[in-house]
Amino acid sequence: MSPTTTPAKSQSHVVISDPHPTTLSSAKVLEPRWERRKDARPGELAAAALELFIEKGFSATRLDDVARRAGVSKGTLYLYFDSKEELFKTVISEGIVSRIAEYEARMCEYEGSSADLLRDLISTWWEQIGATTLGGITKLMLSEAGNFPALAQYYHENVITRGMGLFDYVVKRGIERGEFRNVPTEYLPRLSAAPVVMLMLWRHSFDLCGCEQIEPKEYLALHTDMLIHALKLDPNQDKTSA
Amino acid sequence: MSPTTTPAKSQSHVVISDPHPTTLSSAKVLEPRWERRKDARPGELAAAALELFIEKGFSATRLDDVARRAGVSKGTLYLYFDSKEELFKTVISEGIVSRIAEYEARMCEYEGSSADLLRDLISTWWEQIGATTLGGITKLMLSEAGNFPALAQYYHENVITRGMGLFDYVVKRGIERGEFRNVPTEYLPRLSAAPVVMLMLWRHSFDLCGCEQIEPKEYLALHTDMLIHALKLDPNQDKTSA
DNA sequence: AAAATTACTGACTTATCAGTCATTAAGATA
DNA sequence: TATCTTAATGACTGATAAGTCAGTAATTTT
Repeated sequence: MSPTTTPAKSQSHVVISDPHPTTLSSAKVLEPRWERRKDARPGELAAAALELFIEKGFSATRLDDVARRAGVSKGTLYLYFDSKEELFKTVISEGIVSRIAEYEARMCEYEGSSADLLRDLISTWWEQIGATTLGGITKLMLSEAGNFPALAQYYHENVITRGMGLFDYVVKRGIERGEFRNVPTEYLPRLSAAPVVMLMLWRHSFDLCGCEQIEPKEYLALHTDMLIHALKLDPNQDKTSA
Repeated sequence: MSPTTTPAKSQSHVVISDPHPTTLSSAKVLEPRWERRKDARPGELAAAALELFIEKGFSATRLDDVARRAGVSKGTLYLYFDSKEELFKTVISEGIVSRIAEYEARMCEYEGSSADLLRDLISTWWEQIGATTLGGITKLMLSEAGNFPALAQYYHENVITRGMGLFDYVVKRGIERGEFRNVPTEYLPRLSAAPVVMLMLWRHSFDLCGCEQIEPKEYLALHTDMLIHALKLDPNQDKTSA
């Protein structure tokens, strides 16, 4: 190993960066062993941590691995985060909230039918969150809720409740405008969201280990159709359902 | 605790069997420090482990805690299980499979309407699995699927696939008998099960940390109604849906 | 009652990993 | 080019927890 340098002594910090292994130009560049990228590190570390937390869970994730995946040493990680737990909190708190806020705004301006809005909500959710890394946060938070109750409450208030709120808005809008039949709305948002959430969870669990894959487009299309069908006005009556 | 015995005990096996503490009857009973219960231990250990795995996850659960909850020492745990991983596998593999087999048998004999069968399936599932400790296994397996791919596959084949099979049977039965409209059945079992599974997950995560509770009966009743409504025959047509 | 058996104990060993810090070198400044 | 600042390193420490085993005592057998 290391043909040109490093006699024996595998000592501290003596490793050579093997600039140009074969050519003669070796003395020329000597590209640095590492770069100073103060601004980029936190984001890269958080992204690496998110991936590993989702994959292995909080406890089973080693900070050495997080650091390596982000291309730095563990010491560097501790320059930017005080502890493993703080890193976890950072990772959870980012990302999803802003997407929800965006959609809340978009929804207020919407003019078309409530059925179409529902379709749009579900497909947008999938594209913006479910299909991305953010989708894994749900699984992560679900697994760790018991170990981080305060964080779980934060997540519940800022992500789950507001996410349900989107569905709530659509359903109520549909009923008010006479497009949907008047079902009890208490648990309707949860029911509408459940299949979407399950799909996200699936993708970050059984999907990975060679089990059958789900085709998101088809699955969600069927869900949406079923939902709209279930909300259709009864043609021959106007009494509310049981 | 143990009013008559155990004075201080902190030493290495030197504990004295309590000469004459206060009463005169002391010599009489001298209840043993522990009992030999070879047959009961594995079950008790597995039950304790299940609870803690569900609560904290696999990695975050300490075997000392498992042993203590089962009322034995860690050494005893290792008399009955070779490793933490084996304990985990045992805990996962037991329980649910037999419930599913039971229901498969019951379902074959069923005579009534498919809508009623669907209602029965969902409420039975909830009572037999969801509302019991078994419900937590789902969350556990979901969290740990990435760390135990082989076990995840086993679970997928023996629990998930067969559980979905129950829904599949009902839906196909309904369509064949002309009770339900002819929707594409590929993902219908998943969609029917998703809200039930989500409810189980919820109970073992956010439900615990002071977040809003779900009322299972109402939630499941609405789900069932929505589902049956979505599967109702279209009154004025017999074309299949998109 | 004494001897034999074995379920059970808990201190110990060992490995792992979160968190620290003295040292190093990249890049800015003079 | 030399000097200075500080981002980055990685060997080290201490704590925690999986797994072991010599010893102890509950129960059975004689």
